Amino acid sequence: MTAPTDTKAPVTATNFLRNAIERDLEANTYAGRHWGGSPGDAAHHAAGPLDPAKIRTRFPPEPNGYLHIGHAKSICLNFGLARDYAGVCHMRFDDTNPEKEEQEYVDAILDAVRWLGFNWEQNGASYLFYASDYFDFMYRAAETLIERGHAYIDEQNAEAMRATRGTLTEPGTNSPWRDRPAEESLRLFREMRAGKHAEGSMILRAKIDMASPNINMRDPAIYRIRFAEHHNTGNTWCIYPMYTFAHPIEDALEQITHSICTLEFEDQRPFYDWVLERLAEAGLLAHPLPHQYEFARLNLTYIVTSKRKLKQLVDEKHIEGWNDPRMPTLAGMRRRGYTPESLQMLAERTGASKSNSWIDYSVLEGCLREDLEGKAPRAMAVLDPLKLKLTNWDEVIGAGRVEACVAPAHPHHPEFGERRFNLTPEIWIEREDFEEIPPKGFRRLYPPQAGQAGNMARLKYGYVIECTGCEKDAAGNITAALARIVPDTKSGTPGSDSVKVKGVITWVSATQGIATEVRLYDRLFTEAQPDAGERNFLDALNPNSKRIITAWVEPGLANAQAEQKFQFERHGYFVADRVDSRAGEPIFNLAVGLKDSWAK
RNA sequence: UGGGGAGUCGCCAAGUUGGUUAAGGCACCGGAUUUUGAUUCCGGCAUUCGAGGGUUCGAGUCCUUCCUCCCCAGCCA
Repeated sequence: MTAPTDTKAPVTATNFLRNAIERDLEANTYAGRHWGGSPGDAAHHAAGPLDPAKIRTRFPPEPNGYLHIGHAKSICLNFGLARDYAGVCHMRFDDTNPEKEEQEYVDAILDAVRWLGFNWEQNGASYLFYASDYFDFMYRAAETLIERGHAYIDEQNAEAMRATRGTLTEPGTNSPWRDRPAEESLRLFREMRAGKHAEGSMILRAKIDMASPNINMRDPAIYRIRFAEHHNTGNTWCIYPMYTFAHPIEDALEQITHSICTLEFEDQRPFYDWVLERLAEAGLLAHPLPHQYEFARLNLTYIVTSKRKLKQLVDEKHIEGWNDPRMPTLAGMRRRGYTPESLQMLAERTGASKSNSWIDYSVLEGCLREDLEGKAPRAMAVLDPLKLKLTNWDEVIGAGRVEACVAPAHPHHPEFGERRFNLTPEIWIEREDFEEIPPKGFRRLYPPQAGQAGNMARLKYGYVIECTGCEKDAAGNITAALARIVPDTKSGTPGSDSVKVKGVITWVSATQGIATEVRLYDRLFTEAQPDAGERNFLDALNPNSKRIITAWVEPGLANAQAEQKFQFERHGYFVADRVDSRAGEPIFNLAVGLKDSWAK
């Protein structure tokens, strides 16, 4: 057996989730589970065959907004774990609050997950579920809890409940309705369902312990009255389960083994287990029960991810929509040029642990560079043009002629093919590639200095040239750089390397290049943690986060397809905007610049 | 001041039941290659694990005291 020669395979770091799964696998904790072919109660699954999935995880967003980079980490974790351990990851909408949820969001979420590279279909089966499809079971579970003395209808209003909940340091006090007979609670609960009671007039509560040091165990609300239309169930229901009650049930019905959520739910776990244990006792759910694990959410600097703030940016038009290339939403990042692979790489690199951390935005940018380096074709573009006149063109090339140039589409991948374009007597170069008085170490163009000849540099894929001077307007502004072609130095011809130069200059023909709109994006905020402390995050908005320029690009780029990515040599990675590009007229977005280790 | 978590290199993050010189990645710093000051390649990068005590032949791993940070008092998720 020979080892595979490909040593680039990423080594996935071990973490507490993988350890837990591996322990469970070894102990056969979930080996005897049955799977009824669809979500269901104990009887439903018992009737099915042994579950072929070794583990089951789930990604359970509420369809009340767009997914962002933080969700990407959760998606990668859940789907990744299922993939690595021969399991299945369910795509589930946690849609238990009709007032906030919309179909538009479920569509966008599905689209984003698919784009990220994951799918919820396996061997012909679909694992796309909706919590709202379990409302019947949840209702039945609630009645069971009432019948068994584990829940009661409380007629206190919200304020009274808050007042009697106690504080972090003081115990709460029992509701006057706490000890009403189960039959009475059951009757009221059924009336609630029948629409006989007003919103807020009563609520179903778990009966646990009003003095619990864990506030979540002080008789949490589990079912409330809401006369609201639900995007999935319409007007079938006027009572809806609370997250704390619904979530463990969703997991159990779907036979989830490892229910992974973020740290803030740690205090919720005792109740999660409480619900499951009670329903299992009643025979509604089968052992082994799902288990909840909490990991630290991804915090990235220079962005905000709170739904409220993202929405505010959109509503107040600080950016141009949920898919603005500066937004940390998956829709925005996609448009910016981020690839699914780069996001997966970030998730991999940052790992999963229980300690809160902040990842610098540059780590994400590094992931994109690394992904695009090997797969983005190269192209030449001049972002800040200065004309360069080749003064000895007629003698060296010939009056009226152009010089054909060939360049590889990728320096390390000949199979990517080649690009062709012409060198002409006048070309565009970057304004910063010419300096009248060169800074120390400057390798590009500068005119003769105190008795020394002008500097030589190579026009990439063309000739070595020698800078001779520049032209200025009346105000003294440089309007063009001047240079002479050094004969016999054409790239790819024998002896072309006889003249050694340190600088290489990218260029675009002034007569054959095409002018195109390029959007130069920078971080949206100027503060690493825009929403830290008391400050208003809008005050940290970067006024220069978007700059629109007209750049000159090599002719072949006219055919760039929407979403196609290129490395503009010496500049960075750019993507043809997937929204605004037109056939033959691409508009490019700066995704991320190249690393620049030349200290300016 | 109740409860639940977390503190290992600049940023992440491994460190099974205590056992030789504390993984790995990113960043950074050298040096080599390079028609991208990119990439690639080689080399370097924690006598120390929040702090102090203690147990032990031996502790990041056990005990103890203390410090710092995060989360919880929605009929949101």
